[in-house]
Amino acid sequence: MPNTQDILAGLNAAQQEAVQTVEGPVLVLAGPGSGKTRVLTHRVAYLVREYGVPPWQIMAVTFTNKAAREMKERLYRLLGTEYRKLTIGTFHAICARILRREAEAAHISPQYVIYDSGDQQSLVRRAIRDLDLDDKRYRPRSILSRISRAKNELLTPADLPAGTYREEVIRRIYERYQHLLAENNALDFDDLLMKTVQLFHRNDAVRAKYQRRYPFILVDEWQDTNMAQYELVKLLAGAQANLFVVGDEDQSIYAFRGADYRNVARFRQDYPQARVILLERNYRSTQVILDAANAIIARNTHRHPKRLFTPQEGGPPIVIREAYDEREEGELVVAEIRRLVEQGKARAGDCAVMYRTNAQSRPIEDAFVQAGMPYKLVGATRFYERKEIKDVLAYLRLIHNPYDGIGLARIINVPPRAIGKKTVGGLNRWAAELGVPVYAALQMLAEAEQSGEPLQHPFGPRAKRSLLNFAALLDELIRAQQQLNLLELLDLVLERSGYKAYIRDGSPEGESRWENILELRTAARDFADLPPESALTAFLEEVALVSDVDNLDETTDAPTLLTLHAAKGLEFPVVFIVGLEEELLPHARSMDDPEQMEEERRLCYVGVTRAKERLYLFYTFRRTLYGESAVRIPSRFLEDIPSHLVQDRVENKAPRRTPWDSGFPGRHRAASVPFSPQRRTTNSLSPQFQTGDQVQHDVFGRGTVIESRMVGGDEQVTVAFAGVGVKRLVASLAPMRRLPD
DNA sequence: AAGTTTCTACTTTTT
DNA sequence: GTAGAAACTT
Repeated sequence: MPNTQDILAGLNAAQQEAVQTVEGPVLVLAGPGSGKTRVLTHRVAYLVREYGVPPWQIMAVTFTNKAAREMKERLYRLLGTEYRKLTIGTFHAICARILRREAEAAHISPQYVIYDSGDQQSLVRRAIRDLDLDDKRYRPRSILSRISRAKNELLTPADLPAGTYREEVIRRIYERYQHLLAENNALDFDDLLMKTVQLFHRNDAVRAKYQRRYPFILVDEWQDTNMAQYELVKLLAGAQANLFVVGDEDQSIYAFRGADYRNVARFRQDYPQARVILLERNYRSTQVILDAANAIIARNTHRHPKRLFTPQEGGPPIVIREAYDEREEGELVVAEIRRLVEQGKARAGDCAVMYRTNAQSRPIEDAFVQAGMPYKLVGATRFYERKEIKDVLAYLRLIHNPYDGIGLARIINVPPRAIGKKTVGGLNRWAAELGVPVYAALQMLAEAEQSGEPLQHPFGPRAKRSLLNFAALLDELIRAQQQLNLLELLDLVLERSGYKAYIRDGSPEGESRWENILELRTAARDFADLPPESALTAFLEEVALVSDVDNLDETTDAPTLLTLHAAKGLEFPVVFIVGLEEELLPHARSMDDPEQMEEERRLCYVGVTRAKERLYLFYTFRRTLYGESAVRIPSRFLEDIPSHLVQDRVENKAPRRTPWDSGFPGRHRAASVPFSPQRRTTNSLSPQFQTGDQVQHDVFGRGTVIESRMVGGDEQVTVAFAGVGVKRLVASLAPMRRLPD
């Protein structure tokens, strides 16, 4: 086991100071790659080993499960199994646990379920409809973000301004929304924080209990905290305030979620006695990359100046390059990765491609697919957002808490069991009239049926039968919960609900959905040994609070594609940032607000500082966005990079194409177009297929061409395939040939 | 009740 | 261009 010497060994002076300043508030301003995780973990180890703090008195808070896991792993290496006594977790997970334990004092049911953003949106929509409002004037999305912002600032409906009619309406929707949450025994993400803060405010005994329990608190990514989180930490730290926070204003990129980098400055005001430690020495990137990063971020005004440095002078110059369009951009990325790998300069897995919006991944993926090169995609459709996963989880959620109306609405007719819109609407209205949750209404229906007592209800005999069957299914599953472990329960759900048969319809998509469910089953296996009731609670909590960036697979040697946001906290030897264009990075939505513009700049800074050795910055001459192709302007951020850091531009050899010869996409430089056996060369502007042609497709079989037209240089063919249906294909990509007449 | 067409909006998204 | 929801058919 490491002793004190080892704990401090290899740390620079600033890092050592941070580790050893044990008492009172400490603010560490840590630039990218400055070893902040190291400081955090070594400080914990130091507290335990050298300062004799019992591990269970230490709480370390992170934003992501991944960061929490990483911290645990490192602390296992430093402390051995003692690390288990530490409280390490995300804000949300820690709050969820406190609320479960203190449910009574917090005035909530210990059986509460956690609503994710999809559930939240359904609930807001319901609230808007309950109030007979027009959801075109009051868009659920924007209302939800207002509600969320309010909660992040610890504002209840009553605290909200109601100066205008619109504000008044939003306030009422918020009120109704909270009412619905309570009715469903549910908390949303924001509630986890807000209810905990309220609990600590209201209940001195509970607050004192947790203050005593955790005299040492450490918080990572301080610049990403919102009001509620700041307040929570302040309440937990109490007057003693052995509070250690690490952050970097320059890496604050979550303002849109309520994060407020000014919490860094606020900390200095609230704790004027705080020790402030600056970590500027960078252990990640070459000086070339750091100089570029410094130049980009220096233009932000709302920051404390900080200058990253490294003893590693020099490094390969930054490559800035223009592609003709998004398609060529993808090809250039793939070609360059291939070149680096072939020349032994990097492994494929060392490379990352970053972009501002998820929509940009498409053409990049296409390029990888055409080159036959594997890649890893982060984000996009997240595992727990997949329909089949949410459906199955809804069943489990209902078993746990049958009053969860959103879950019930989700699966009452999935798989189809003859309970249509009309019946569902009638059921909801009926339950509302009776003033009971939907599940209770179903039970009343079932009881009346059994006892033969008359009961006023709006259903026809068929609808009633369907509802009774569904109620019986639910009750069977709820009863089964006691005898079965989580795995058996899940299997029973899949069988008895008919979901398994419903999903496995023989189609390849069905199989892949089923595989996702099997993956969920694997996740459930970890909980199978726990006692049935707590297993379900724990499992649902875990899946509600886990995102799947957490499951980024690090073993496969393939490039990673991800948004700039998802890249935070990661590092790669080779980084490509694509789409460095005005209106994309910086994004069009941020153009007229200087605050948001600064955030765009920070986002760019975060991307650049992910690179260890090589950095490529790409933009296009023209790009198709929302189906509209337009000429682009290179990003203003590119102008901020001193030219001596940039490799001399290699001009495209092909003649500069002009925006108006749109039928001639710039992808004819043979070298950059990887050979693909199924690719048909389309260098003519004339279509290869015409209406009535008979074709043979490798997957869909024989078909007849219905229509063919040129769309931006691609031939788009609509074909009716026998027994398959009508498909729209791109002639140059589809494995399809014309049959002789 | 289920399938089909039309409308609409569209960053980022740690939990 | 496209996904998701609502409106409209069958």
